Amino acid sequence: MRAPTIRDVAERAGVSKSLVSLVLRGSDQVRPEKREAVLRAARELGYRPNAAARSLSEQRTRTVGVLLNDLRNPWFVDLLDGLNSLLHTGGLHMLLADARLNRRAGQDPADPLLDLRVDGLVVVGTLPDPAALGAVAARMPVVLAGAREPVPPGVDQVAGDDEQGARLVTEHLIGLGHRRIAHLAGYGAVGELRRRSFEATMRAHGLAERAVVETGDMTEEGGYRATVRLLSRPDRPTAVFAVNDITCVGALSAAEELGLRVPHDVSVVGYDNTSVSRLRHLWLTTVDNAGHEVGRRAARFLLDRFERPGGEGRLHLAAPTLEIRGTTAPPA
Amino acid sequence: MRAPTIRDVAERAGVSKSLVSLVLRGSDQVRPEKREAVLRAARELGYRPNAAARSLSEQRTRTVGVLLNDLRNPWFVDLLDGLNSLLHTGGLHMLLADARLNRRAGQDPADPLLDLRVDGLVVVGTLPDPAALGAVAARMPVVLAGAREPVPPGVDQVAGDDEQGARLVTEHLIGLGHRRIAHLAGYGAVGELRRRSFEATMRAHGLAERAVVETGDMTEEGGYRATVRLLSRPDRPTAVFAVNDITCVGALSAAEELGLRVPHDVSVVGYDNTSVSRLRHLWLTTVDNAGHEVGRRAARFLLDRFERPGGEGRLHLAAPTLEIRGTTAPPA
DNA sequence: GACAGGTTCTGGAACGGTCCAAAGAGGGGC
DNA sequence: GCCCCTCTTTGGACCGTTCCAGAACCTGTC
Repeated sequence: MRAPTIRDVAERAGVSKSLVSLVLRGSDQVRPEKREAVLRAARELGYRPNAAARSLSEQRTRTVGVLLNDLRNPWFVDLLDGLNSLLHTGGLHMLLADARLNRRAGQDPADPLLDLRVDGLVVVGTLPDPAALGAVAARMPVVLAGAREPVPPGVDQVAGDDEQGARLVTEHLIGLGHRRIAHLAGYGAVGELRRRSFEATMRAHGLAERAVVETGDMTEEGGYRATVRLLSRPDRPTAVFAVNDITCVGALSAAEELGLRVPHDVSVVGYDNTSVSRLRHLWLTTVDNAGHEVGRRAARFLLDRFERPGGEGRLHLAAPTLEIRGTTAPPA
Repeated sequence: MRAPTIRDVAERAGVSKSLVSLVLRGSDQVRPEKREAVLRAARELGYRPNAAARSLSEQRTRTVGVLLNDLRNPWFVDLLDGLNSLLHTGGLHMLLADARLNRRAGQDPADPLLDLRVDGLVVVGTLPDPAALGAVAARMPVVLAGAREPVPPGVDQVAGDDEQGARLVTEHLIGLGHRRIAHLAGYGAVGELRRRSFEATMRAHGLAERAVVETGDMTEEGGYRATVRLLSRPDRPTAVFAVNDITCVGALSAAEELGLRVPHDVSVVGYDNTSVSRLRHLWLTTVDNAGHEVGRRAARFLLDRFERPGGEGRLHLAAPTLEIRGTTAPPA
């Protein structure tokens, strides 16, 4: 019971395999009755083209690899969604690989993707080995999505605009009347950008010396500890802007434990609009990173490069939006 | 700058392509110095075998498709982790497809995987079209992981033991001294199993008529509303066992809003041990579904079937464990 | 009826591997 | 020196497509 091949279809339809190939690829140089016969035969046999054979012959796989660094990171999903929607209309498949899973198994996480000869690569989140990426980029289009890092030449980059996001948050808090505002900073390029923008915005409003920055490790625990320190100060801030939602949840716990009511006594804001922030129990004010738009744009860049290879690496920053929920209010 | 082929390696090493193939597939029928020469040539050229060509020739892809129904469902990740670890040692790759993403784009979500001629299929979570699955199962090994549904013949099934999990929770609560216990039920096969087991355990402890069941929709909102109803009753339960963590978070909000302290006034328990349950702010007592073990077992089943095709579909239930955290205590 | 020019169709050579039958090399026994 | 046997190595068929050059078939013109 082998799967039917293009030859089986040809035989059944009484034509050559070349004609079948022509029909299936939508050529208009075929007489309608032959086309019908071929399509009917294909349908009756349940024919599915063999992707391996096609890839071998066409020298491309119509598949792009997506390298995630951790499937647990929930905001990737929106990005994948956007990515997929556009790739699909381009007739391309997505092949997911989790770098964390593969790294544990040894080897470069991109290896399986490269062995399968993907036509392009989307690296989501922090990139693995920058040197290795450069070598890959020389062979195929590569887009870095959802991260801000120095990239090898010729690599496109798409991410949320962290500076704008941090500005939105800070101005929201200032607009509510807060003056003494703290930032729970993170690390990495993203953490840096958010912190800088927070500081710049405070400065722009003449609040430079009311700004406080505590550095955490982007975990709930870190957010908790940093907030305990912050809120125990004599001149405690009336608002806390956390580098991400999870840190913000830590801040929330800390405030609660110190007997402060959110948002009455202290406002807190997260970043990323994760599902956690949408729990009505927490209902965090946060920033939506426009993951879907980031994904779409990454796909766009990739499709562009398939058509016109080469050229400089481009950078696109998607505009984030502020999600005002229940953890921010004017100071008491 | 084409990628080097096996012929390039052969030429550089001064041997035939057959010998290169032999060496690369680890044959021991090769003189050591030739082996060395081949490996050196391959290394120098940066040769990577072309997966498409190999698949075509071998008539197998060394790839198994994993069909998820929603990447957002966090407990899949542990399962994938377990799956991947075992598949990897078998020299197999994992190809992820999100049914939700693909369904939106039209067509059967498994189509892309079938076109790529995966050697086997793991369906994670609720299965798509059961009829279609039967047709697939006739052609390749199929395992359903993490769901309890009637499956076509010859399909293996692996899942957490929901009956045991629900029993663990119920006995934990009874052991703490609770008597009037409510269950926030869900739907589907899993919801059914958990509810039935809750009822059976209550009955086994002579508490049949102290058991209350409210049916929700497995969302936070549903959990919230059902809990408000429950806790407003004159004979309100002292413990609530929710069908999943997210429902449990809704229950937590409801209790808090009604001025009841958890776990002092009311204990609540979730199910799934999701990352949400581990937030120290919530710190839910819950059930760990042994996702990693489920994944490993699914891989085991698949590998078995590659070696010995055919035979009855098997069922394996992984033993869940109770994660006792901060939301359960003896009744006041 | 031959011919030109267009439209349809076909055979066969890729693509890059695997695998098998058979050739070649080397060694031992007579 | 020849034969036989084992261990290595090789050529070539094959996997299922695409694609190109050219064959076959029309249709209309002179």
